[in-house]
Amino acid sequence: MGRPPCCDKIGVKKGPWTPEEDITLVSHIQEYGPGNWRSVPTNTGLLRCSKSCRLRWTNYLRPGIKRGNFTDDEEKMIIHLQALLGNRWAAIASYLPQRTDNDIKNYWNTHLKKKLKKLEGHEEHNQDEDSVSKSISKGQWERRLQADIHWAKQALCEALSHDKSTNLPDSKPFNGHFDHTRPVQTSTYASSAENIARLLENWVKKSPKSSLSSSENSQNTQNSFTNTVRSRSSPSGQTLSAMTPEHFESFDSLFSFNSSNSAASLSETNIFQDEESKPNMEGHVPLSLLEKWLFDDGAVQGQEDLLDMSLGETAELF
DNA sequence: AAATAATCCAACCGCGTCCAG
DNA sequence: TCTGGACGCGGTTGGATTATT
Repeated sequence: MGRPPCCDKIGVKKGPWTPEEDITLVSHIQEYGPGNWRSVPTNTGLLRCSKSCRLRWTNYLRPGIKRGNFTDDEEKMIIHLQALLGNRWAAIASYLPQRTDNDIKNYWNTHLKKKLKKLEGHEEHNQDEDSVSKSISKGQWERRLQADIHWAKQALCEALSHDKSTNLPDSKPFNGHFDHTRPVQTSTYASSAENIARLLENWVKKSPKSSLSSSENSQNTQNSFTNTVRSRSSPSGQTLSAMTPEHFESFDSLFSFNSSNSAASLSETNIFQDEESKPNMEGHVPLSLLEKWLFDDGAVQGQEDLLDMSLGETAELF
């Protein structure tokens, strides 16, 4: 008995997502939260399979995603983690909370592989005592990183078992890696709106009829997006007639936040905060550095600290 | 300016794992 | 313990874009 397809292949749309579909999906998730993907296409009327919806959300629309422009530190971290963990992109992504596994995988395949190949080729010519000492220090940082990871896991396990009633969303026992599909950092719907705004911006830019000036402030731009979306059909020829007033309402609300201060938009209490955002830390034991790194919005600083601790020795590679 | 090659990356596919019943 | 549904993961594809000839 074969495995049934995840969705009925007939009438299922494939290929790039349109802004309308994104808005529909985000509106639905805003209301019901992420998860139960099976029901998403039925409930939203999207002609997409559940997998496609989940993927779109995790890799593109999810709040808190940083795209493109990998920093040197991130690059180093990916390289080291890849050496340590292999092609376990989800595990690697769990140490870079703002990046998706897909993004990291793509970046590895398109940039880092080549870069490393070059470096290896270069180093083959310069194999001397120096390379011996480098390999030693590489072993050291690997051990340190492993120790760090082990320590972080332990700390998190303890934190989780210490107070099961303190409302970590989904207080499952720690299973060895951090679930990046449930971002632990503070997330807001606004961040998701930023993703959509960005997406719409690209969409509008691509449109020959667009007359948006780049000097317009973001609020105006956002309003323009709203109006643009409202007033015309998409490039794919689809109209927005299928969009309900509720969609537009939530779409409007997407842009009503102050994008320069997403922290302030926390007041915009919503489903994400219940489902997948940073847990209420009141009453928790003080967080250690790594726990902070794992939980905090300010993950970047933590990453830098960790990098300082673990990866410093190999910085000269770059 | 046109043709071709190279590169990028969003999305798909199929398999593995988890978990409720 | 078994089974099947749902979800997650890693590999791969293919269309779009950019660079080169």
